[in-house]
Parts: sequence; C-alpha cells; structure tokens
Amino acid sequence: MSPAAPPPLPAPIVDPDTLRRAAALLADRPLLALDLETEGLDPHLHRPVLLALGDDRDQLLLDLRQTPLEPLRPLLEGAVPKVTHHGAFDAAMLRGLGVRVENLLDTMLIEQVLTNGRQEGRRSLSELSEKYLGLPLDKRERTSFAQAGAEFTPGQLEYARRDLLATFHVLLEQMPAVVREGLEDTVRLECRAAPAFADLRYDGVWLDGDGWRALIEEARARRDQARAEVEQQLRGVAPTDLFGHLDLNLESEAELRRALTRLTGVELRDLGKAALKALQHPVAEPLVRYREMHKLVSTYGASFLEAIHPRTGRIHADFMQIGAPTGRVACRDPNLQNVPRGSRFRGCFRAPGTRRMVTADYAGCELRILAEASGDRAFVNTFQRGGDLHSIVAAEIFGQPVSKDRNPQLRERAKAINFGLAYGMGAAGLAGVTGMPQDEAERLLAQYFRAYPKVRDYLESSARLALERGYAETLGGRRLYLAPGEDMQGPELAGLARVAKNMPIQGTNADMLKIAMAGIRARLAEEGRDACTVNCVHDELLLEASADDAWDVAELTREEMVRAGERYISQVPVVVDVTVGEAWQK
DNA sequence: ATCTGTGGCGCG
DNA sequence: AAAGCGCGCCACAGAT
Repeated sequence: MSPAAPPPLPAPIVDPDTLRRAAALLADRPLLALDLETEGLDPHLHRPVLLALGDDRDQLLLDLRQTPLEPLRPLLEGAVPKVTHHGAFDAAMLRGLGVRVENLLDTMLIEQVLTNGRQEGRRSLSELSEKYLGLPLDKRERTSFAQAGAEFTPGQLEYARRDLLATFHVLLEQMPAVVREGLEDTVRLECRAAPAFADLRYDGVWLDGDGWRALIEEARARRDQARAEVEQQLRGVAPTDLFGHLDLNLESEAELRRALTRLTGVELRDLGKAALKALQHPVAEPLVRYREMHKLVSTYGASFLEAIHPRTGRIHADFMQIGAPTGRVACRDPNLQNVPRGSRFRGCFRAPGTRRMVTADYAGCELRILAEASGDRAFVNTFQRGGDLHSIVAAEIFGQPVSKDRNPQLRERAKAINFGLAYGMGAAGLAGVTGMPQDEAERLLAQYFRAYPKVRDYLESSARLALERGYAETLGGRRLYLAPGEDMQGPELAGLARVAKNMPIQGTNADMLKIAMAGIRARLAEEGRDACTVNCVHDELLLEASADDAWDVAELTREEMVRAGERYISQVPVVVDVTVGEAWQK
C-alpha cells in the first residue's frame, strides 16, 4: 500500500545541529527504513554520499559529504530495527565510515525466503515495489550519485526518499505473508546474519600472492608436460599444421572426441574423467593430468591474483547470502568456496603478520542431521557412541569387521551410500558410483535399510510430504516451494523427489551456519576481540584473529557453532573441530 | 563483440 | 537406462 499523500520533500540536512534534532525525532520510532546513495559499489573505493533514514511520517536526508553522520551512530548501531533492501551492501558501505549497523531487516532476503523456488530473479526493489505497492521504480537516477554536484538535485533527493519509502512499505506488505507461511524464524535468522555477511565482504581475506603464483607456475609446467605426453600419444591420429606440429585443441570436445575415436576405436559417450579411465588406454592418464593442471591454472590462477584489492591487499569476494534454494550461501568473484583442498592452495590463505587463522568445521554435519531428522535408533546410536561412522555402518550392513585399515573397500562403499542417501540416490546411482552391478547395489541398499529402517521412512516421507504440500522444509521451517507441473513425467517427478529429500538436510546445515555466523559476530563485538570471519564454506568457518585472541576466538567459535547446531540437533552430539594456525587448514 | 547453453570439474 | 543434491568458473559452440 502506498502512502495516501506523499509528505513534503525535506531539504537535505547539511549541519550537525539539524541532524541532531532529526535524529532525536526518529529515535523512538518502532521501525525505520535505511538507504544509502553511493559513488559506486566498492566500499573500499567509493563513499556513500547521501543517507536516507526515516519512516512513513518523517524522513531525513543527510548529505554525507558535508556533515558527518556521528549523531546517527546510536540509532544505526542501536536496537531500532532498520529495514533496507540488500542491507549487507549498505552495512558494508557504512563500515567504510566506521559504523557497524545492527538490527537490520532486509526486504531482499525476506522476498527470497518468501518466494524460494518460485520467482527466480525477481527481487530488485523496483520489482518488489511494483509487486506490493503497484508502482515500479525508475532506477535511472542511481548512477548519477557517482558524480553528484555540490548540491543534490531535487530529482536525486526525490529518488532517495522514494526508495526509502518503498522499502518501508514493501516490508509492511511482506510481513503478513511471512506470518501466514510460518517463515518468521527463517526471516529472523537471515536478517540477523546479514551484518555478518556485510563484514565478511568488507573485511575480506588475505592471500599470499607470491606463494599462489608459485603454485600456479608449477601447475603450468606440469600441464605443459602432460600436454606433451598426450600429443605423443595422439601423433598420427590428430591433425597437424604445415610445420608438422600437432594442431589439436584439447579444450574442444569435438576435436578431442574425434582424435580419441581414431586412437582407440571407441566412440565415447562422454569425455569425463571416469569415462577416460574406463578406456584403459595409455592416453587417459596424461589427459586427465592435463585437465587437472589446466583447471588449476585457468580457474584458480590469474583471477584470484587479480581479485586482490589494490587498497586493502585482500580479496573481497561476493558472498550471496541466499545463494541456493536450499538456503546455502554461494560465493563469486572469486569463488572462495571451491579452493582446492588437500593441497597447498588453501595454505596460501593466511593470516597476515603475527595474526592467526582459526578454522572451524562441523564434523559429519549432514549425516548427523539425517540421523536426527529420521530418529533412527541405530543411526543415532552410532553417533552417540562415537567412532568412525562409515566403518560402523559398513560393519553393520556387511556383517564383517571394518575400519580404515581393515576391509577399507567396504568402508568406501558404506561411505558412498551414506552420502548418496542424503542426495536421494537409488540403486542405479549407487551402482554407478561404486562400479558394482545393479543387482548387487540393490541388495546392498536393502541391507542398509534393514539396519536403518527409519532412514528410509524419513527420506520417503520427505519426498511425499513435499509433493503433497508443494514445499520441502528444513528443521527450522525454511521452505523450498516445489511445483510439480501437471505434465511432469516420471523422471522429472523423481528429480523433484530427490531435491525434496536433500533440501531439509542441506538447508538445515545452512541454517545452522548462518545462526552461528550471527552469534560469532555478536560474541566478537561483546568481548572486544580483534578478529573477523574471513570465509564460510557450507559447514566450515574461517576467522582471522590477533595472536593474543586466537584461542579464545577459536573457543567462542566452537561454542557458537555448537549452540547453533543444537537448535536443530538434540539426539545426536554436535561436533565442531577447531584449529588455530597461520593458514587455512583442514 | 556479446550472450546463452553445455560439458567438465573444483568445492561442500 | 534420464539422472545422487547444491554452487561458480572456464572454455567451446552456436546464436545474436
């Protein structure tokens, strides 16, 4: 609903006295909207120039170039809820002015929670204004703030106030829907986590560029070596140029397929690693090695180095708080969630100077959620007793003693089932992963479910309930709306069922991590720790801390992660492994 | 030149 | 014999 009559446009505030009076006027309002206009999008290069704060009765517009926002600090850092649209952006910008905004509400996150799975991509303020208020917003004025004149134009001021009011009223329209759908907890969780994501972006992470460059150079050399070996193999079956040099692009699927067919006499359906290995041909090994090295060079090489910020010397990636419909976070520019593990690459993410890196991750998180949610006695018991889960499960279903040393191949199979189940895998999938024949995979699954019958019941009921109700949900009530279309065929419905089985597990994990991030941020502030969160990877958090604070920070991180986990998991112990070191390690 | 879809692959 | 979930990035191919 739009305001009946637009209030008169206030003049922008340019002096501290007026600002103090305006701040006092707004101080006891139950809800305020907050919006910044900025020179650009980078909080380390661009400044906010105009701040809008207010409700449907009064709005203040502050020219930040002329007047410091100090009188507003108590309001911004205080308990009054401030509604924003993508508040993590505004909060990061305000960090640039030394302000840490607290108690944000975010119409963008709320809209994502409300329409999760339904309306991809329709969540700009303009689209929400059109949807809820019936008036689309013209965003053309926004870029004008990059080079604003000494005084803001009436057009710019009106634009700023209009955005502020739209945000305020969109929230009022969203809230009944949030309550109606029972999404209050998820909305609260996301909004509480938003400032942590602002900090994550603003603080960034330090990368040892020289060490990284050396790793890339090494990968480049190994790639060239592998390429030479592949070419040796392909001599005679691949085209050559005028000088007799091989003229083959290994990145071209078509060219590679043609050469491999001529070389091996086998027409490959796909050219992935597994298919190449199945060939049992000497070209496979160097080709796979070439791909691995090329991946390192191309994906992790230059782009990470180029992402090091010229001002801060750190990488400020873009974490998308609701990056997946399960509720998971995603990350880009660059993606800090797929840095190669078990390698020296992670070791290049270090705490600079004398600082320390704290690594904390949930142990076996998704399987614990599966145990908890299913309530399966035997499965729950294995966690309560502790020990190596995959070995215990393997011993149970194969009826033989299994450990990491004893019958390790059985352990690997049990591991494949354990993880596959959480993804809704069936016998065919298990056969594919393990390479065992289908009938054996079926027997194995049957054996598994005899040992853990409620795991099957739970997964089946997750799928059935989701298709009946039209949504899957996490243990905290986050929803993923799934619309089984009228004309859906068997395979499509089966795909939907798999999503419905996985979403509660993956999504509950995501919920836990976000609660923990908000809790950690609060504790760090409360205890005055010299520390910040620098990465989050689904079930793992990385923090950087001063050497003095590192162990305390590690302990509070563990406490907050366990506490967050116990919000949803009570029958199974929540285990968080924490390390303190100089670099990211796992 | 720039966009979109696909295969492949890094991570959880 | 149509598939075990989620993501982003690179490179190619084919379109605009």
